[in-house]
Amino acid sequence: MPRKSSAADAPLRLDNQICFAVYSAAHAFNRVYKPLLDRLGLTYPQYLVMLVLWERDDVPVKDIGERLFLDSGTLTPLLKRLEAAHLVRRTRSSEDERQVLIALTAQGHALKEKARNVPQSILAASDCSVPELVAMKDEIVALRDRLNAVIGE
Amino acid sequence: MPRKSSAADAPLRLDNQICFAVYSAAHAFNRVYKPLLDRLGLTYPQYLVMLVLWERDDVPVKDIGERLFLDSGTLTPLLKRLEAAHLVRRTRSSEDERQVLIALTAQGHALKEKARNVPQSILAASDCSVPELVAMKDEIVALRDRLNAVIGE
DNA sequence: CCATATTCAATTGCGAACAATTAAATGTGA
DNA sequence: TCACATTTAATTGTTCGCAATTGAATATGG
Repeated sequence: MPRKSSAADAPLRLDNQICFAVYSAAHAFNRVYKPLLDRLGLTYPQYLVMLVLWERDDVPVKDIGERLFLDSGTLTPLLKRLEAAHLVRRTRSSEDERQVLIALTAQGHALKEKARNVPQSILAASDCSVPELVAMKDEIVALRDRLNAVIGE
Repeated sequence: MPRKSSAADAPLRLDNQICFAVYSAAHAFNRVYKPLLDRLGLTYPQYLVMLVLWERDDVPVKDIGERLFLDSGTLTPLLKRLEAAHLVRRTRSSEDERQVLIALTAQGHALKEKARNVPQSILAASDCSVPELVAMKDEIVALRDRLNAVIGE
């Protein structure tokens, strides 16, 4: 016979999981970004890398990884695709031959101007006031940082 | 010469992006879940599918997809892996031969008991009160739903 | 100075995620 | 009834994401 819904099951119910809220919201953002980023020829993770580089380029892969919480297994092929698209250049550091420095090309710099309208499109899609979004962002970042603190033990 | 940091760049700064907060929080959750789910032999997306099935099984792939915002391109191979792990059975519906119904095996049902301690481990890692987490979850779900509403135009 | 450890990127292999297409089953309108 | 559209999974191909390993460069201790 069918097991009836019990209060003991509440912690396992999908709709009670904050992780699923976050997981599904991330995918929803991805889907909203898709058509906007298609016009720039970027995927969402590539866009994040470009955001980092637009703030400061000529940085080692490791710095990008620490900023985005990604490792070389993700970044190396991604950066090779950005290089193939002529948006970045990858060169071994002369001071430390282990490092690969990532620099923007002229095209990479220029793409920043085409990207300027993206944030406001996202803001419109989120249908939310800026102060509310900032407050949510700060809460989510604080949660993320507490989770990441647990991982390092 | 180096372009100096300008107020006009604020919308493009990584730390101002709520999407990145959500994106990086999702990855942080994944990393916290990893060791817990390894003990169950599940990945995080597989765990989400099991959560759905523990609520109600014998459901078509499409229902699982609507619940999790995933399509058959993701679910078909994932469900085949759960089938290979003897956690679910996949059978064509006799009423509608287009549908594949997903049912839990005895092992699949039994795994629910082993999963009961997972939510409290996550709660501990989040280092946050339940009411605060519930409030955040509701805000994030509301944001996700507004974003998804835009996608359907 | 040398053996050892550490750092860094690249590589390999697996599991998502999704767009686009395919194929089969079912539904609908003339 | 029959042509046509819709629904549903499966498939293919590309891109992440990460664990684990490799190999080269650099740092460190004795």
